[in-house]
Amino acid sequence: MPSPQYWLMKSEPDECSIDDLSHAPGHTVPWTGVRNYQARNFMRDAMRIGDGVLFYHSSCPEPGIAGIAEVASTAYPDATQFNPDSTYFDAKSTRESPRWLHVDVKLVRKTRLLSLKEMREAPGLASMVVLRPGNRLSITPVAPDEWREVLRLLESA
DNA sequence: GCCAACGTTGGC
DNA sequence: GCCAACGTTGGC
Repeated sequence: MPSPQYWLMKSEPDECSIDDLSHAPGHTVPWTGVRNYQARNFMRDAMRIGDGVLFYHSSCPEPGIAGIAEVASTAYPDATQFNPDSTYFDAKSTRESPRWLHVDVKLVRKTRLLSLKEMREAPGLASMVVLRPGNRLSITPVAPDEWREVLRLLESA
């Protein structure tokens, strides 16, 4: 058995909130719209079914972790890249060689909001990639001890 | 709306 | 392969 892996995935609540995820069929959504190579490579090369996901609300009044989810599929082509009507359309991508892939993400449970402020104030989370100055990556790896600390903080307060 | 950070593009 | 211009992210 490979050791468990953990990720933090940003979603704008206007596009897909934790409640949208909980109301989706099978509590599962395709993680469409990633147009950054590093984030794509995480999904394509590193993610495994069952990996833990911190579901993070970004670009909103209260940014922070809003729930726990898990990786529910291996990577497959993002259909929105072929749709000229989609904001995620990519004219340079082909069906023979799709540029953009994504995984499915399934809700484990909604949690209280662990705010960005609280995350920044937690000594045990200081090393998180997502908290690094200037970080813009929508998918970042989470270390096992960071994952445990987030779960512990979610239980408190 | 501002702006810092940083990824992408394209000319050379 | 360099690098300036440009676009995007995302907190504030």
